[in-house]
Amino acid sequence: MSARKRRSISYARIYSIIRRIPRGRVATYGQVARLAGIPGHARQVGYALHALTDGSPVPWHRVVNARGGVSRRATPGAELEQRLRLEAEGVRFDARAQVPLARFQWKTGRRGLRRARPLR
DNA sequence: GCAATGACGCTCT
DNA sequence: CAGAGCGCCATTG
Repeated sequence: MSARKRRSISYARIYSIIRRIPRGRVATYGQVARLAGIPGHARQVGYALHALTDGSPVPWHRVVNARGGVSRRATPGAELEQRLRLEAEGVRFDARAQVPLARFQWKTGRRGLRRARPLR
């Protein structure tokens, strides 16, 4: 069989997925990667997001890590901004500063969520 | 055209 | 439970 064609993953593709995250919901990096057609490449999603600039139409704040937490960023305070933006949309954080994915993770059609299991 | 630059996720020790 | 290692790749100057 032919080798699996690795679609070139452009950041633009990732951004377009993130743009579809509904308000009041969050998606994980890994989830976005799967939806973008690159399962297992959550990191690329993180890279893409970092390359993002202010004023982007991309709701970057709706992307959280696999634990529902906000990833550490280079600019302190930005993490807080992300949290505030989410809370403003109705997303709540638990005592561990994490979003209960069971409640707020964006549920896509069938490809997206299949991995709703306890994280470690 | 090359080198540097990053916002993760999972497994194993 | 915590820490460390590994895989992975597009975009920019």
